[in-house]
Amino acid sequence: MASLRIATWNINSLRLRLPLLERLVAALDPDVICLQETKVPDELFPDAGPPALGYPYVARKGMKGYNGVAILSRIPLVTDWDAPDWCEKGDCRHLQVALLLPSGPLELHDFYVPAGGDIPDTEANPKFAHKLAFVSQATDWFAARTGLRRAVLVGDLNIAPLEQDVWSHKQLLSVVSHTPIEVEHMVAWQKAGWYDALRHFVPPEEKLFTWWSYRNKDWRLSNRGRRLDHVWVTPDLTAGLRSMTVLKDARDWPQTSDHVPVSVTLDV
DNA sequence: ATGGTTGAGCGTCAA
Repeated sequence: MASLRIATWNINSLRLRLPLLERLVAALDPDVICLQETKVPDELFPDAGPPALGYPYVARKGMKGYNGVAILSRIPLVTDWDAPDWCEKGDCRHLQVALLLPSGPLELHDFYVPAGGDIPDTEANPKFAHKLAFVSQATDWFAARTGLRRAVLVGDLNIAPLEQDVWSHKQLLSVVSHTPIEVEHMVAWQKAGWYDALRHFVPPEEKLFTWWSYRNKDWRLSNRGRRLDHVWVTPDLTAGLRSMTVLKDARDWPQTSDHVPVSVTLDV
């Protein structure tokens, strides 16, 4: 039985914020770092960065301008997985790897779910339709994998499912990220074999946020946050859950992301 | 009601 710490962060440009990863490592000391919105094509990926930080094993999938995911690891990993091209858009929104732990392989998924645009209507807004279709496809894909175990799913899922996952449930009911249809989709996805590891440590009646908009001058004072970033585990891993950290201090780092890093520690 | 901010990369689009 060994302890494993996995961090997830929507870094909103890897090249711009590579120096901030050093702070993340100092604060959380994770074994694995899952990033979203790296915004860097593979041919421009800063290959020397992760090994210099102590993470020699890297999986990444990027494109020009937007999206992009990466996994930085101290633990050897296998990347030759045939994950679907979600919604057949060629987006770089998902990585699947296996961490080669002494106790055996652990399946790890890093997701960046489409934000969905501004209007919560599938007819008027194709981005919203894409978001729901993406989540539906992911749900079906995992549901088909009956008996999935020893797996962890993290990422910016761009949905805040519980009432206390947003600063005002009533005021956000028609705001993309907290609409009932999105919450339904996310709950169905979870039911396809996942357990909410962050809420394992924080009761549902307590507020829990991982994102604060750039548009609020004093994010801490107004505290208009949402929980858009998630860590899910398969049920067999729940007994091993040890601790969780939402690194709120990161929201005050110089030139930081609007998301903060989250980490979960578990025995595996 | 609608604005507010940030990043990529040079047009605006995406968030």
